[in-house]
Amino acid sequence: MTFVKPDDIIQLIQERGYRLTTARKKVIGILANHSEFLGAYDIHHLLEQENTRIGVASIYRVLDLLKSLGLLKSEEFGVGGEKYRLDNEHSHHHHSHQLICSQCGHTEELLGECPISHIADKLERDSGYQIEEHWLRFFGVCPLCREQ
Amino acid sequence: MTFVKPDDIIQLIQERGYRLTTARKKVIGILANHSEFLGAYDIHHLLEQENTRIGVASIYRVLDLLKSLGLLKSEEFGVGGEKYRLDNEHSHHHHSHQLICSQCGHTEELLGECPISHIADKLERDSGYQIEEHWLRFFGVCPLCREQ
DNA sequence: ATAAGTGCAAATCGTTTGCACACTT
DNA sequence: AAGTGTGCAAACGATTTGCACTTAT
Repeated sequence: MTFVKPDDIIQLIQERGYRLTTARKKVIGILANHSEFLGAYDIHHLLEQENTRIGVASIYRVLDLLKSLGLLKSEEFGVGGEKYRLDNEHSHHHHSHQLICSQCGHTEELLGECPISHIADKLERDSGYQIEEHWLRFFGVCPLCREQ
Repeated sequence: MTFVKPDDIIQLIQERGYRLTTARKKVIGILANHSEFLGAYDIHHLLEQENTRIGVASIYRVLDLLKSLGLLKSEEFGVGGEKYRLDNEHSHHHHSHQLICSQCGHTEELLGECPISHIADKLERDSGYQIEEHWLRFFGVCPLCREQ
């Protein structure tokens, strides 16, 4: 369940000179125990269930801190705002490659060698952007949907 | 510059029994002249520059209509809300390549040779999917945001 | 002790909605 | 004439910010 150990994060926070507060410990605790993506209010509700009351504003601030430490992966899932998950893969350039059926929505992760990294390197030099991540998504009709 | 002819859209709108109003004509006009993705407020500002005042609410309503007619492609680029672009290419392997600043949300279309088409071809053979489209998106920090 | 961090409420941003009025058909 | 579509302002949900207060160092 736990991807990243709360203690490691807490240590990093202290090493960097940030204070170790209840809000930070609690939010990290929740994130460490959930492998799914959670929204700020999800975290807020989960904390309420533990009888801990941390203001949403502070939750956002903890999330920002973790993001700035590179410990958090966030995504937008269409509706309901941004969602967050701990992510210890410090490997700087994240990527996600998918093959998605445009009819039934079935999604496959494409594994194996990343065919984009050299393009990213060139782009980084050419554009002046510091590239952190890329997505490559193919949309098409899967064999099953093609039959019909 | 123009991907989809405004007249075709206008015709479709009338065929479907929707009324042909100034707001609809103007918004379609803007979209037809811009190949980039535009947000509702981008459209609003562009219209102001033409001395046309259409309420944002109406712009959203026109966008919803076009979306329901399948003429609009919309995407979320992390910051600044949803962005829209006309899109009539109902068939052939369509692609979109972008470089997006993860801080300010600035988006650039990457033009030139498609570096993915051969990957798509191979994937089509290997997977049995009939690939119609792909996106390649690079996220990073743009030179301006890096300065700060 | 002192600065960093918090809670709260107000502010903001993108988007939606209710309603009276305007315009296409 | 009838009813669709509009503008406006208020409502909304997610996120941010200002400020006085608390707490970790």
